Amino acid sequence: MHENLKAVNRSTASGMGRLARFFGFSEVMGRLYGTVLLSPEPLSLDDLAQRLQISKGSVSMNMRSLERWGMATEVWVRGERKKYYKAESDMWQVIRNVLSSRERREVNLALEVLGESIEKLQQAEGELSPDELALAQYYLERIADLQAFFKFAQIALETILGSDETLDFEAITKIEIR
Amino acid sequence: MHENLKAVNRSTASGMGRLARFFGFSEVMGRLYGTVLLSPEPLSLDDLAQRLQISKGSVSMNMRSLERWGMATEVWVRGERKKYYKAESDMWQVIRNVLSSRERREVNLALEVLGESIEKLQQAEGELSPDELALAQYYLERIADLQAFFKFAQIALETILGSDETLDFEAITKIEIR
DNA sequence: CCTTGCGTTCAGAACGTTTTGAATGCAGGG
DNA sequence: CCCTGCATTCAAAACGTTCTGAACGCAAGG
Repeated sequence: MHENLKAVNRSTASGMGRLARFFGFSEVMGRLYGTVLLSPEPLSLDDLAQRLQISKGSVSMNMRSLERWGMATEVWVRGERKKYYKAESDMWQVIRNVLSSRERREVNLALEVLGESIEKLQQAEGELSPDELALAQYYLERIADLQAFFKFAQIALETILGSDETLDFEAITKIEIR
Repeated sequence: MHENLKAVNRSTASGMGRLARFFGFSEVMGRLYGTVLLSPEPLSLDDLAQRLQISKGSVSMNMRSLERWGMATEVWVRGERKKYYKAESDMWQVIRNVLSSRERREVNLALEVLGESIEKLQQAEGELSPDELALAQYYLERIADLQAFFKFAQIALETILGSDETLDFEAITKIEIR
């Protein structure tokens, strides 16, 4: 194969690996995704192990991860007993998968914890010394800030997830904050 | 101190720790930030080491990290030789610090790499067999998708960073994608 | 100029995560 | 109903990261 094609393949794989790390996934997952993404034909576990020079066990586990995140899907090739994978190439879909399961949970959890904190502070109000009362007041201010931040994140998330259609990135010209 | 105040303190610290992990920082950094954030008085390294039950060495290093990210600042207390820290409590400022240094670099790097890939493919065009040409075409399509995604991210980032004033989260009612 | 009290550094330990490869399980073809 | 070829699992090892505590450096006050 032409050297440039190989080079593009490599840099895409490692770029996806980097991106994966950035989003809190394992680097191998990203490299696998990048490799499958650039293959017109579905790839088997052995193909992937060989291309990335990692053990088949690792490939097996990481590809199942990718599948669970909706970033790759199994493909049956008739007459073959191997498992073949192809990448979900719709980036928007991938983003939505991640946002809607992982990030949404995270934001909601944070908001719950903050709500509980506020309750605890209000509930304790009657039992506090003057000093403690001032401290509680201070806590409430800080926590209100945090709450505002997470509510902002929540609204942003829901707005993005709320737009049902598969969006074309090219068509998005601007995010407006007002 | 009242039990509820302590509980709020603890859960805020661990919540910030979790958030820090989520954003790719160390958990200790987050816990330190949460602790300083909920203290009306600046805290010394010893205070922090004692409150979080970690070594002074670790506190020293992690607080300097927080300082570099603009999440905490040193405070001089007259007549004291200790270093005291207070938290940057303006969340918006903190977010902007992180976005503008770390995330922006990441996005720009990705776009550079993708641009180089496209160049390599175009440059090789003349030297390819028919099969390779088809493959190169396939690569170009995939890479164009990735490029669109990162451009989207870039625009989103610059839009957020472009709004100069310190924004009040409460005032932000909606992100509109159009 | 010595002492004291602090922050910083860093080598080594502890810890968690990821990888490997061998064992196992499983399904389809002969 | 066995055999073969594959995927999966998992314990052990490799690896990287983070934490610790002792040693060090530095500055200020006596």
